[in-house]
Order: sequence, then C-alpha cells, then structure tokens
Amino acid sequence: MESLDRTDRKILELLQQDCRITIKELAEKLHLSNTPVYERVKKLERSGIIKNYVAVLDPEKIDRSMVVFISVSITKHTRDVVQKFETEVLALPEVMEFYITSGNFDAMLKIMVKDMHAFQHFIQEKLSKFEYITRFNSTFVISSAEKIGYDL
Amino acid sequence: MESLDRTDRKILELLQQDCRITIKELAEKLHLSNTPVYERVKKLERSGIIKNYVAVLDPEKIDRSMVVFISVSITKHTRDVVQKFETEVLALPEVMEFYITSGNFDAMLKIMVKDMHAFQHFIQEKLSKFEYITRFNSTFVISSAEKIGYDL
DNA sequence: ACTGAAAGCACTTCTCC
DNA sequence: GGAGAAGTGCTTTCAGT
Repeated sequence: MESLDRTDRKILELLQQDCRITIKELAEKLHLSNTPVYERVKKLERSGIIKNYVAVLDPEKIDRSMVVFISVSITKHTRDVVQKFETEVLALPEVMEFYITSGNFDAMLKIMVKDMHAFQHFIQEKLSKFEYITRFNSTFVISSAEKIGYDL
Repeated sequence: MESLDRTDRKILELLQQDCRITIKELAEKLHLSNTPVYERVKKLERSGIIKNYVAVLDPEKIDRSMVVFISVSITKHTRDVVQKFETEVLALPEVMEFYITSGNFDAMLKIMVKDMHAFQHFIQEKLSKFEYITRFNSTFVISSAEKIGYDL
C-alpha cells in the first residue's frame, strides 16, 4: 500500500460511491484541474488499488430477495478437493460467496434466491448432490445493511 | 421485475463485469447501434434494476486482508434498539455488513481488518462497548471467493 | 505536481425506418 | 425497436510553470 494522500483517499471515496462521476466533476469537488485528477485515477487503477468498476443491481428487482448463509462440513480437506468444491459450488447461480472458515464448520456459502421454494429446490436438488458434504446448517437473513465502500 | 429480454440480460452481465465499458463497445458486442443500447441502459437505471455504479478496491492493498464473521446475541429486540445498534455498528470502519439472522444468534457482522492485532483492538475497544451484546462468536475466514455479479 | 488549452472521442438527441 | 447523423461535452494529451 503505497501511501495514499488526502486527495487520493477523497478520490477513492467518491469513486466507491459513484464510479461514473466524471473526471471534470471530481476535479471540481477537489478544487483541482482535470489533469492531476486524471493522472491520480489512472495511477490508482494501474497499482491495482482500484480492482474494477461494476454495476450494482437491486436484488429485489431480479428475484434475489432471500439471503441465506449455509455453514457446511466436508469430509476431505485436501487442497484439490476443496478447490474443486469451491469451483463447483460457485458455478451454481444461487451461490454468491464462498468462504473457508474456522469454527464448527469448514466452509460457509452465501446464497441469494427468490423465495423459500427456490431455497428448498437449491438444498434438495443442488447442495445435496455434493458427496463431500457431511452436514450443513442454514442461517436465514431477516434484514441486512451493508456499507457502500471502505472507510479510508 | 419487468421482463428482461436476452439483450437486457447481456447488457447487465457486461455492466456487472465492467461498468466503464462505453455504449459504443456495448453496442458492438451486441451487434446493435448506439441508440437502442443507450436507451436500454437508461431504462435499466430508471427502473432501479441498476442501483448504482461503484469502484471496487483491493482489500489487500488497503490493509483489509483479514475477514471475520461475528455472530452476536443481543438483549433487546425492539425495533428502535435494533435500529440503533445497526446504525452504530455500521459506523465503525471495520464493519462492512450487518445482518439480522435466524438461528442461535440474533445478528451477524462481517468485519474486515488489517491483522489479528487490529481484530483484537476491534473486539476489546469497540465491540465490547455495546451494552446490549450478551455474547458473540467469531468465525475467521481462511480463504474466500465471490462471484462478480448475478447470473441472470 | 498542477494549470490551461486543444484535439479526439463518446454521449446524447433527433429524424427516419 | 432499431439505424444513422449531428451537436455537445468530457476525456486525454501536451506545452508550460
């Protein structure tokens, strides 16, 4: 992390909120001309601090209102089995995130589905196909809130 | 969810991967002219299916390599207490996500910190200040993978 | 590191199909 | 619902400090 100054942090803050802001607008907010802002943004992209720019969709509007965390235990823990499991599970459209974790279980999945019926279908038709899973436990999300970006 | 056709889904897929793609490039990939692509993107924005456009930062490069899920139990469950708790906890820079959940605990936090020392500091100096928390349990993330966007 | 200006290019609108 | 063209405005570069 090559030291970010006040200006860089402000740029990152604004781009995390809305990455379609123009260089011109950024420059105005920072009381600078286009050039230094443009150069700083490009540098932040080249250094990899800014990984990418993505459109965020509304889960409700695309039938993904239901969020469930599923903790799972698996039989084998060799590198290739875990890797294969990760790849296959992430290929399922319902699975959004995959974590190898400490604690009583070995891994945790975050899934997003339309409703309870879709959840049931996921468990019965998809998750149960994985031979390596010995047990699992579902935690339903009643409400959620997340931060827009990182505080720098 | 006003039915998305094949073109809309392709547009959303591409914008979820890189929202800085130009209308011109989008149009070329879809074998269309600028106009229909432009109109479709604007409609997706107006309808709220596209919520916003954000820059994604690399956690490693901004000292947020360590991810921990903390399940917590709280004493009171009235609407205002829970709401206050959510607001205060999300105001902490370490806390990225907050969930009210079913199961053995009442809520779950996803926190991202630099290292174990920063985690210890968070627990001892910040989380322990919340009077309503009766108990909590930390699950450390050993490795993680997440999908770029939703499969439509 | 920043300013200011200029060229290039994409966005946005409009007309027509 | 889409094509093509034109005007506008932002991006990107470059000379200068």
